[in-house]
Amino acid sequence: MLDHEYTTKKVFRENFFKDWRKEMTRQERLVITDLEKCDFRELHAFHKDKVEARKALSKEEKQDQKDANQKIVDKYGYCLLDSHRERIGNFKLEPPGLFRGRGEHPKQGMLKKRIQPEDVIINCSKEATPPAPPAGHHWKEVRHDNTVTWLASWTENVQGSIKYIMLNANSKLKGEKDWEKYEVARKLKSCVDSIRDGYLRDLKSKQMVARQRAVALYFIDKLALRAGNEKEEGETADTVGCCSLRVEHITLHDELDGSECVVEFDFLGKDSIRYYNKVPVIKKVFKNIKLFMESKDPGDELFDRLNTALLNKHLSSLMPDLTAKVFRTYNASITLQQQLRQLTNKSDNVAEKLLSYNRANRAVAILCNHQRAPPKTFEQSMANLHSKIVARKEQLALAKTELKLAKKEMKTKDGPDSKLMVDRKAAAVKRCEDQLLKMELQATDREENKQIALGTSKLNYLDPRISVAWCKNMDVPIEKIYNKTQREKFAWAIDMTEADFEF
DNA sequence: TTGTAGACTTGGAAAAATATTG
DNA sequence: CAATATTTTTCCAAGTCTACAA
Repeated sequence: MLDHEYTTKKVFRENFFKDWRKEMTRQERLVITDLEKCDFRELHAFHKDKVEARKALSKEEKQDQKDANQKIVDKYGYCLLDSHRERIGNFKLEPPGLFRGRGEHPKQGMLKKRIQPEDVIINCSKEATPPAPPAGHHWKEVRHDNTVTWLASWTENVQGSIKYIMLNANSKLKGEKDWEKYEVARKLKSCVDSIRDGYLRDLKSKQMVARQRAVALYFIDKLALRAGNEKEEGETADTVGCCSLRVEHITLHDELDGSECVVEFDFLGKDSIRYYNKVPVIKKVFKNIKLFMESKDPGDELFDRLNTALLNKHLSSLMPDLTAKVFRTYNASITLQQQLRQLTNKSDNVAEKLLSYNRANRAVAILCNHQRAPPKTFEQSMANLHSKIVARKEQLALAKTELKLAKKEMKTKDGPDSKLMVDRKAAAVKRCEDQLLKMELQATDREENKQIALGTSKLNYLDPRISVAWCKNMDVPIEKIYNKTQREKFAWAIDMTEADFEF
């Protein structure tokens, strides 16, 4: 923790010291008055040594550790739901530590306290025997609420929010909800045209609310922006979504880079990830935004008459279960389907098809603004890959000359042995070519993926049935696109999807 | 009608596990 | 086999949205 950048931040240090002092004895409080004078290096080294010691364990000792951990998972990692044994997602409660938060969080550095049994609510069926609290302790409460899915909960002290113990993504319960989510998004597909007509019409409405709602919807639909709930000031980092956009977050250009009516977005979204985009919009939208911005300060809300509740209420009147985030799911999934159709050829080999799949996935990640910090080892790993490619090219050249030589020999000698030799050399050339192609595709993929995070869209936005159907159509094994965990999570889709599935 | 607690999904970083390489 | 690179898992914060109370 000491070597992390956030320990140098003023807010972090102040919050930490304030909370630390609360934990001190009177004596300690008298002595420890200035964080600048505190030297934590010994403590830091102690923890580092511990990590090192664990790394240095022998093979057997590591196996013992692993077995012991597995026993804990076997014992505590499962629950019984409707008499089915289901894996729990997070069966360990969160240990104490210093709250970090993301971006410029006003509470960073605060002490996250240890959870006591007295803080924990257990939720189980009436018939079940609740787990016994640790000796000498009691639970905060044992309740039997079958309208919620959580098994245990506690209130976290930094934000005052409730934390839950819930089921793993591969559980029947989560799988069904996932399926429902995508079915709602598919329903949107069938009425999205009329909804689009509707908000385009509303751009000219007499009512300001309707106009603002229309422009917000235009953004949400076209740019896959999040809804943007209002947040309590000073409690969290200053981030926004669509409805909470402020005047300072957009710049209008009547003309930019050869396009007319360009809106330039620059704001911090969820997790303080920057959203930067220059988008040509239709004239009516552009004029409306100009109107909304009139006589406002940079810090004022762009959509001053609108909030997410209002927006979602309107959406639910257009289609049952329709909310702002359904547009993200719908646009993500439909984009994947379109891109896969556009980019993949049945005649490509598997490596080429996988590059196309990743590119389609990437198009979605870009739409949803899923970014990552470039891996620290990116340049190095790229260089390694390129040198491997060079080496393989040399090997290929060598294999080719050997093949030529063998062919020549076959002409002069013409025996079964020399024929065999030619076949063998030809196979070597083929193998080499395949490997080279695969590496080159891998290099392209990695380069394009430098700052893009594919995981979130793959896990949360892309209807897995699109991918399963694609695999079937393209003769790509499902293991090539989903690892074991992902296959478990998407088991419902893998089981039920035929090659002709259409989102 | 509005505000808020509560429940659940979404999100990237970091740690841990595993695969690859020298 | 150890060191290193890559993939998978864990972690927990931060969103969305609903239900319910005032």
